[in-house]
Amino acid sequence: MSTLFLKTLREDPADAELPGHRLLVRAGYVRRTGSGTFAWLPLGLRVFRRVEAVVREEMDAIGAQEVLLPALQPREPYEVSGRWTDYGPALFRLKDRRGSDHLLAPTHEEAMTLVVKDVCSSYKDLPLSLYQFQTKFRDEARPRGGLLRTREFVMKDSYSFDVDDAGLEASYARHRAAYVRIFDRLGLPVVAVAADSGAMGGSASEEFLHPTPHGEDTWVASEGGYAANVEAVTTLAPPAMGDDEIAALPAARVEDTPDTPTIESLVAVVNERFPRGGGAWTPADTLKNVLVTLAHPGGEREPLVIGLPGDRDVDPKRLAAAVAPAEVEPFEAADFAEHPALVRGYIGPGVLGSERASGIRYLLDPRVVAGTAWITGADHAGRHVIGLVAGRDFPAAGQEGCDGTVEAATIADGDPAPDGSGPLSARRGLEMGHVFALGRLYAEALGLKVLDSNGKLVTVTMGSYGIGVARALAALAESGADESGLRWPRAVAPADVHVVLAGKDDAVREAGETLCAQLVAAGLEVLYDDRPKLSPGVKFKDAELIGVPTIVTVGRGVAEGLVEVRDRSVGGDGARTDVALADATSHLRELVTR
RNA sequence: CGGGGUGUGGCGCAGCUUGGUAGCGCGUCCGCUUUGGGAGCGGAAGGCCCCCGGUUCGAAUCCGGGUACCCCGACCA
Repeated sequence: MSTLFLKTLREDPADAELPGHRLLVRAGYVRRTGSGTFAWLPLGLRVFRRVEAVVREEMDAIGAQEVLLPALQPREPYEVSGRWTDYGPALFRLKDRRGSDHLLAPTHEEAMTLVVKDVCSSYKDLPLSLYQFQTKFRDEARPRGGLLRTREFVMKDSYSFDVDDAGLEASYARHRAAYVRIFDRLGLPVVAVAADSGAMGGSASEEFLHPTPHGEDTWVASEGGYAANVEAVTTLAPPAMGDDEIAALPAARVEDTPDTPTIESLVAVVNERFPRGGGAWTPADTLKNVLVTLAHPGGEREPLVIGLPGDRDVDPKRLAAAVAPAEVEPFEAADFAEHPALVRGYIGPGVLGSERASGIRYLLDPRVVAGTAWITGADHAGRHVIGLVAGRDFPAAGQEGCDGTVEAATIADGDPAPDGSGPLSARRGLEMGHVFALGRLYAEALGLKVLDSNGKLVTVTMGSYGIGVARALAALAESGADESGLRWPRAVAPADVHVVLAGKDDAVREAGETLCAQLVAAGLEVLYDDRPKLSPGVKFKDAELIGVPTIVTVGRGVAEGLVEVRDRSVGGDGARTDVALADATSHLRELVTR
């Protein structure tokens, strides 16, 4: 360490918030160089390489082959796939000297598809899985959490290519299993949750979330084993009524309900003036119609109304996922002016829908099935309609005339899981990996076809699978850290053993040098603190900060032929043991390989 | 993109309200002492006070405009 490019900091950096990020900077693993960009220093890079190595081994183990594609990509393939516009402002675009458009790839579906198209022409070339560790560029609106969200980051991204759905299913399963092994080896707890496949239209998609309060994703789980990102949760709709039953329901009636622009005021007034037998009206009896504007990637703006039970709000993330790649923007006062059929605060299904007065697309929450009766706007100021029945008075979810359903309502703790496995509860998580059965979208767009065994051209079906290396490292730093510093799992620690030289005697130094030489000869990676003229306390503090799981102190014990071995591994007992210098190498080797 | 905050030696900060030419701690360098839990004493180096403009005899400090970074939110197949 006397020559290592390393400077530990005694104080926390001012620009770091999360404990793990602070420690990574303090311990000299990384330095921030700009917003969302980081320099990797020697210790950090060693951990980085070891995380990579684990991922690489598991990729190789499922037969995936490593390649490396350029980060710099021409516009055209991304134009063909639609992502040149769909990716929006997060895409780094640039021009070369001839003025032609390029991008710094945010992921490599297009590029990888084209490489395979270039090389493969027969079903005999498949199945095929390719992967790379490549720097991705995303011009994030706001980088955050140190290494958790950066604008430039290395991702292991792999892509599978198969002739048929069964092949894709098998490739997906292999990748999924590899991911489980990777996170297991890294010592990083994760849960696989159903993810939104959104605009990409893929069939299966799962995220590996590391449960942590710092996570940016919200996911829900049931006792019975259902787990999903909130964006992907589907609503358990009540059964629809038959036409006969619906016909027997009381007719809808319009009533005066002045000064009831909000759900709360409406419920209060209705309970006072129009009480019903069998319990008071609640917000869940109302149908709330929320107005938004969709900004489509092409620049087109479209008003949209979402109809959902009044006890729910629109969850911005769920809605965004549901309408992607369009972006959701507020519905402004000016927009009301353009749509006179809309009576602010009293909008109802009477005017909503692309075939009705407003002409505005009207998407319903899946709960609004045929036979459900609602209190909702009567499209006149100060009036609501009571007992408006879906499927009789307006098209119910899923019926002809309905513009469609949308999964945009908030998920509440206690909501039933869609598979009937019990009530849901919400948690936070950090996306560590994503496996995605893409299907034929990219292959179709870019013309990736092979001849099948009958000599017919078929479009290849694909999967894509990603793991962020630095994010995994950051999550490990976060989860392992204690009050005195970092603690790395052995699989990725920057060294196997940290040898601290505590003493100025020649005998101590000699013992330290000999021990290090033996450890290296035994195949261990050693971080050796031979810094002279430093008080022992500084070295001990630094060793704890750096977080190598085993710390060996060579100092005053040398006179009796002893060194102190200290355990600082995650889940370890923190024990300090005196070990005979003569046995130290074999003892440590056993400890490390165990 | 909305809201909040911060830019002062390498790092962490004070000074700004009330203008007078910059200070503390850590780190760094030299010397002596010290060496098992962030050592002591003495000496030293190191700053375009984010940038541009304005007010003023005089601006780190007041005013205007930029810009960078951090946090919350929006955003983020």
